[in-house]
Amino acid sequence: MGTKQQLTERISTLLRDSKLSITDTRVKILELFMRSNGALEHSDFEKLAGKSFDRVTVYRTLQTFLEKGIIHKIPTTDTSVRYAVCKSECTEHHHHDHHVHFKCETCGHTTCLDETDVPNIQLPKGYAMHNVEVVVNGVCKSCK
Amino acid sequence: MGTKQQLTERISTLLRDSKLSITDTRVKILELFMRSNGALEHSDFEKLAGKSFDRVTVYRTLQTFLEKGIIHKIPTTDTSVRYAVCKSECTEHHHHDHHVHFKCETCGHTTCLDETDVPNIQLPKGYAMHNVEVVVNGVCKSCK
DNA sequence: TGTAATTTTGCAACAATGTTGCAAATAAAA
DNA sequence: TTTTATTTGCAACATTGTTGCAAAATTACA
Ligand SMILES: [Mn+2]
Ligand SMILES: [Mn+2]
Ligand SMILES: [Zn+2]
Ligand SMILES: [Zn+2]
Repeated sequence: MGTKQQLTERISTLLRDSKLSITDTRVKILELFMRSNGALEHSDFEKLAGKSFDRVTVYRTLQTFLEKGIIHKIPTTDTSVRYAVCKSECTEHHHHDHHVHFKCETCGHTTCLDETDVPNIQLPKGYAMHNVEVVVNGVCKSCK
Repeated sequence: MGTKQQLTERISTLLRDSKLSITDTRVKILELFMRSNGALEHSDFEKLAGKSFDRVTVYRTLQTFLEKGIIHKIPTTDTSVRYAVCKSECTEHHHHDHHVHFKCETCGHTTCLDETDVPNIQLPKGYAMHNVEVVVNGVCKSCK
């Protein structure tokens, strides 16, 4: 698990490696991501962190993390946009998250199934594939 | 293809079968869906149909169609919610669309690949699967 | 370590999207 | 046609996301 000290250190390194300034907001948001063990959406930050930072700053921070390959988006069928930290070596220009996402219909939580690879898809002729998103809906471990 | 007359007849039957009143708004929205051959999002209706009906009515109509199994949602990584008509025998309580969706990165259009089944996914122990959503991003036939 | 250059933040103002209650209009049933 | 039930449009509001700009914080450098 690691101490709070170690987490902070890990986050600073991550930000430095991404050539980003180390700021309170960025550190706090990454802390929330890393503790959460799953996907977060914008409104979660206000709930989890109270009013400790501005809405606009959260939007801009998430945008920055996306561009730097620190987090990735997860498709949803509602209005909310969900994000999770990238585990593999994602970079500014290429994401390498090829895992399945799981959305629990009971608790609402979305999880990255890092060990579950997305399957091969055979497209009809004429379509060029860039990447595949898989979201499984069901009931998670803790909810059944 | 079929004449305009035939389309209208088909739509009336569909609404009657779903036990829904036949109203101008519902007919118009279904026409747009059936002509579009792909997914539509809320803002498309204002573009395609002008101001012929109220925003609120469109929201409520889409909600009704969803509940009746006439249309289904397609997951996205942006804020917009996309819908497409169900081709198979979807009902009020169970959707049977088990096909792959394709989002073209060039033209932005989302297509139902009705012939392309979603593959089997092997989940980790402890997860119960209800349904699987697959969205492929790439370049479509007409764009390359 | 202190100062200048650069980047990030917070606020205000706005735009877009989605929801609810309610009376008027429309469609279905009798 | 008349009655009853459903749907629509409007107003008002809530939530989500965007932009410009000055103040604050961070980084670079002497
Ligand atoms: Mn993930
Ligand atoms: Mn579809
Ligand atoms: Zn759960
Ligand atoms: Zn295309």
